[in-house]
Amino acid sequence: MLDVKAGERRQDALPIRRIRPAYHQIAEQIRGLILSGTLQPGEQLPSEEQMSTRFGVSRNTTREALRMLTSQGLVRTSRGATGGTFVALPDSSILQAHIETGLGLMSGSNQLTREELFETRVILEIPAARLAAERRTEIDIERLRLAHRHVEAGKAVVERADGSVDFHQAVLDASGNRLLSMIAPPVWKALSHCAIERGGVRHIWHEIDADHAAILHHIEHGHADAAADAMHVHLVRLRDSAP
Amino acid sequence: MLDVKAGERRQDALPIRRIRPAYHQIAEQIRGLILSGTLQPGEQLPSEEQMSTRFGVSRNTTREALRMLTSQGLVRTSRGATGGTFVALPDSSILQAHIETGLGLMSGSNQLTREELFETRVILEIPAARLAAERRTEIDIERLRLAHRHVEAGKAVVERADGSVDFHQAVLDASGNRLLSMIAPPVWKALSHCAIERGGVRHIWHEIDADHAAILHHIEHGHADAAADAMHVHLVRLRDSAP
DNA sequence: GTCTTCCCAAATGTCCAACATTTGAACGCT
DNA sequence: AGCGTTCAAATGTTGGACATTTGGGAAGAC
Repeated sequence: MLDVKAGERRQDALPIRRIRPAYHQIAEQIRGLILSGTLQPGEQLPSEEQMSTRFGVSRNTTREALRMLTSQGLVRTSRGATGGTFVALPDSSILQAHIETGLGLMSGSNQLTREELFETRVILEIPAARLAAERRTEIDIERLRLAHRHVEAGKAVVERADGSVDFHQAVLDASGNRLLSMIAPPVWKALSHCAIERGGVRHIWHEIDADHAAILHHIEHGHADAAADAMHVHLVRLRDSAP
Repeated sequence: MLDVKAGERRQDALPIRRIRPAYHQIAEQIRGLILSGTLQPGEQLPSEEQMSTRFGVSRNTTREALRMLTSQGLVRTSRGATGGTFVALPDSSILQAHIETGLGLMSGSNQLTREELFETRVILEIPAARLAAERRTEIDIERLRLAHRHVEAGKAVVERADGSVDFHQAVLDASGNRLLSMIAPPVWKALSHCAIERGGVRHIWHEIDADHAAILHHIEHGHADAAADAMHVHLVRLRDSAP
């Protein structure tokens, strides 16, 4: 035991870093400049030619670094006379896409169970309903009504599913917490990938509509606790209807 | 106005997709294969030479596609005789890093306020404390005790801050929900970037220790509601102590 | 003067052919 | 069996060249 510890100590003591490819180091440098705010959103980076000269590498290497940054949503490139590489404006959809990918991967490899995903959904959406009841604006109410009617009117399974997503998204947005609005949808997506057999939901359409109506009603009238309870009932129903 | 709308309609109607670079298309294809499970984690992809031949592009273009995938954490490359490109094993730390980057960017550009971040922290950690009280194992308790003692013994600000993170992470892990354990830390990181002035915490060290002790006590004894309440009190104190 | 058209320059996208480097495995030697 | 050497396969890197996309500006028509 002690020998192992000594061995680890020695490795830790040696100040050698794993050699990283040039493109990786360059990407890290630029990434740091963007995250620290040295490079502001919208700002144009030097041309690939100029950057290559500055970093002392070939243009291909620079490009590989830029590809890493583009796929991280940190920069954006465009061609043509006014083209170039620009620091990207922060965009929630990119973050959502990354979360969605990650959750899909982890649930696919059983590092995340359906139960954990659903539990997190409950944890996020019940407070969201409560906050929505406290903060909703007239516009939020209108959007909730629209989404609710759209779900009710839906004939096909996919119509109702899409509408239901709209309704729940409207609740999140009405909560006034944009972070909640961003985190929850990827969890839904991961859950929808989990549940393969989706036929069993049809027979509770009526209950779902009634749940939505109750949630909408309580949010509209500012009944925070009641809205949270109604969302709780609704989510439990959804969970138990799709085993 | 109407002309503009007509113009938009026409653009939407034309079924033309924006031309995307070859490296982008290739990355998307491989990405799809990985997410769909056609390519299993750990599986080796063909060599860059072979892939380039199959896709009908040059090796540079293939490499740019692979750089996008590596930076997304989907593949991993290594050099040498047994080297090559492999489908990466899903890793929560990569997802956490992406979330952390995204939150940092959005809070830096005021698309996410400190209030929203802290509110989300409360929403995540209160149920986590409740679940921890219901599900904690002996190992969880031991870890919580250790972290609590470590915070108490800390002399420097950074010591106590690190220890406190350990304690809260231990609570999350004790909740048994790995998704919660993954989501919360990036929120902390973003918050710590938000709060510049951090000197005002020192004078409530005693209260913080007492809060931790209460949380630990309730989790240990399986008092779910009490644990949730104690966490609530603690988080409110933290929020109000760093304005 | 204004509009249209055409050309051009700057930037990214793509290709090619080579060389450098890394690294495990196979081989041969002791 | 143990150990060093050689080797081959794969990624990393280079330099140059050409293709393609674009907006802007010059030249011309009305």
